[in-house]
Formats: sequence, C-alpha cells, structure tokens
Amino acid sequence: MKSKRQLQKENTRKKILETAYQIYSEQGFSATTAVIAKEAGVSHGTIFVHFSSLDELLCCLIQDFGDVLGSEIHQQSETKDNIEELLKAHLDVLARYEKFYIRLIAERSLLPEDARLTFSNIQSIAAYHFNKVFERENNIKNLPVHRLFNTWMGLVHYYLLNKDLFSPDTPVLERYGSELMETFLELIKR
Amino acid sequence: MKSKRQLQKENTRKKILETAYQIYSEQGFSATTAVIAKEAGVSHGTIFVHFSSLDELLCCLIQDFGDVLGSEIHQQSETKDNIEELLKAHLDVLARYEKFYIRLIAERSLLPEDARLTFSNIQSIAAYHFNKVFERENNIKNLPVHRLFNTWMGLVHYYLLNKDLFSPDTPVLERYGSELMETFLELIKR
DNA sequence: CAACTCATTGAGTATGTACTCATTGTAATT
DNA sequence: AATTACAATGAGTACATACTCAATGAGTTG
Repeated sequence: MKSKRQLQKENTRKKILETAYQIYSEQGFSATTAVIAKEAGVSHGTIFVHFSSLDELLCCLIQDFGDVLGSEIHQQSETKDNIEELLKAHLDVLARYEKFYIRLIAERSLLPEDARLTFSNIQSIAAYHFNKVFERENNIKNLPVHRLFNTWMGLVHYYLLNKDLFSPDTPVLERYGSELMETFLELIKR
Repeated sequence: MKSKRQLQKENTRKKILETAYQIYSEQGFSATTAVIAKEAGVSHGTIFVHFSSLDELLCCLIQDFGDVLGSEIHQQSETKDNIEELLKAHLDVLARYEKFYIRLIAERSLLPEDARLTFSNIQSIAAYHFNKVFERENNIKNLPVHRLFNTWMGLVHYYLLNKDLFSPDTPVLERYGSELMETFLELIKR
C-alpha cells in the first residue's frame, strides 16, 4: 500500500514528464524549465527534486517515449505478413506521435548521447520486422533489404522533416501517408 | 581604385565569413561568436562592426553558401542529359560541401526563417533539373517526377543525417555515393 | 497530540553568451 | 603637418536559463 506522499510524488513526476512531452512536441527541445514548470503547475525547483538535471529529464522522457513507440511498432508489425500492411502499421504508429517524433528527428543532433541511442533502437525494431516480411516476398526488386528499408525511412523522414513545406497545417502522415506507401510500393515492384 | 581601408574592411569581413563557415561545419550552428572571433584572429567586437547581429552573420553565410551551391548544381546539371549523370553531378557537388550541408539539414529547424528559404531555393534548382531529365526518360516507373525526386532527396538526406551510424569517420557520400545511385536507379527502372 | 519526515516552494546564484561603446591607432584628407 | 575619419579593440553590460537551498507546511509515526 502506497502512502499519500508516495502517490503525490509519483503523480508530480508523471505530470512533469507528460507536460514536457506536450511542450517539447509544440515548441521543440529548446523549451525552458520555466515553461514546463509553469504549464505543469509546479514550482521551478520541483523539477530538480525529481530530475537531477534537464538532461536527465530529457533522457527519461525520450527513453519512455522510445519504449512506447518501439513496443507499439513491434505489436502492430507482429501480425502483418505482407508489405503493404507492414508499411501501414508503421505509419499509423508514427502518425499517433507525429509531433514529438518530428522534433526527435529534427533536433536529434543536439540531443544528449543517450537520446540518440533510443532512436537507433526504434529503427532497429522497425528494421527487424522489415526483414521478416521482405525476405518472404519475391515479387520485388532484387536489392538488399536494408537498402529498401533505408529508402522507406528516408522517404518518410523527408516528408516529416519538411512538414512546413508539404503540410504546414495538418499532420503530414494523415495527408501524405497513402501517397508515400503508394510511391514506395510502386518503386519496389519488380 | 579601392583604398587600403576599404580593402582591409572587406578582407576582415571575408575572413569572418570563411571562419564561420569552417567553425559551423565542424561544431554546428551553436558555436559561439567568441570561438569564431578567436579563430578568425579578430576581436570579439569586430564581428558586430560587420554584422549587426549573429543572425545576420548566419543569414549572410547561408545565403552565400546557398548561392554557390545552387549555381554549382545548376552548372553541373546543365549539360547532363541522362539520369545517372545527373545524380552523379548532384552528389559530387554535395560531397564538396558535405560537412556544412549536413549541419544545414540537421539543424535547419533552429535556423532563422531566411535560412530556410535558402534551403528551399537549392531544392528548387535540383528539382528543376530533375524534371528536365526525367521527363525525357521513358524506361522508368510511371510515377510523378516530384515523387521520384523526393525519394532521391530522402534517401540522400537520410544517409547524410545518419552519418554517425553509416560512416562516422569518412565522408558519407564518398563511401556510399555509388550505392545510393545504384539503389535509386534500380528502383526507378521499369 | 507532539515530534519528525519530506515533497514542495521560489527567491537567489552561477554561468554562458550576444551585444555595446569609449578608446586607440592608423589611414585619408586638408 | 595637422586634422579628421574610421576600422578595430576588449572590458563591460544585459539577459536568459539551468540549478540551489533554506524555509514551509502537510503527512506520517509513536
């Protein structure tokens, strides 16, 4: 049985993480502790009671996010056994976290080392499922699977990173998801 | 006839811009004025004699760079009339400015508005030449040219942005340029 | 209910960095 | 030669932001 205090502490921590997720999604990772604290409804100092530094908060957040995203991609991909469904599942998951995911890939170069690892992990999970499905397929271009995978990732990320050009107001994947799939499927067809 | 003073002033300005280009290429755009001044061998305040703010320096630099890169891509592409040569010319130019170009696409989201426009212009020039060459070609997949272009750009940028994974020590395009071309050419083949 | 624990507070500190400006020395002008 | 113009200087300022810590008051314990 948890005491009232423990619960409150956990709630505060969770509240900070959730708020940071929202703020970072909207403003990018240069958002300040002051903004996060205010929005979370806690005092400035409280953040540093729960996290020893901004970097640690960032790492926890991205780690958590990576875990969720990774497991979602895994789950969604697990049951798919044709390429089209796999791509669709992939895009569906990304679409659900689009804003944060864009920030992640757009500002990756400025993030702490740990955060980049998280990102690599997500890629690995996706790559794994790609391999499984693509190897079985034989009506596609004869290219190493990892090159096809990189082409797909490149295409998706290119649209996400250039959201301001492609789709400034509505989510990119909502608007262009099917076009991306269509293009890729057409390209890999033998 | 330019006076000694004018010449010195122009030289100093040029020196600052060149140094900034080098420093930003190595350290990214979060490098400080102090570092640039020191490396350029001028005092801190001199930077602000020539540029009213860091943002202005950045914009001048990126503008100049965009002009050079754009005109090089234009020149190199002008004479090419088959896809393979065009892709090669494109990669050759990018390879020559690889470090700076990577910083540009990696940190684009944090750059001032003007800088992003520059980037769009470069893309437009490349897109123009793509159109010219691709329209003539008829042994390729039946997809709108802009989608093929985006696929190519996505693929190239994906490798550049993940240089730390693909090729941490040597330039990415030197190592993977031909693989990228080969992949793309195979994909678009009907 | 008294003593104690501890999550929270927020004014205060430390640090980093863009930008200023009075001063200086050299080139241009008279 | 004397005067003026001005490029360059660098110590100093303003400001933003991560992080600290003594004080607080509600929760827990005996």
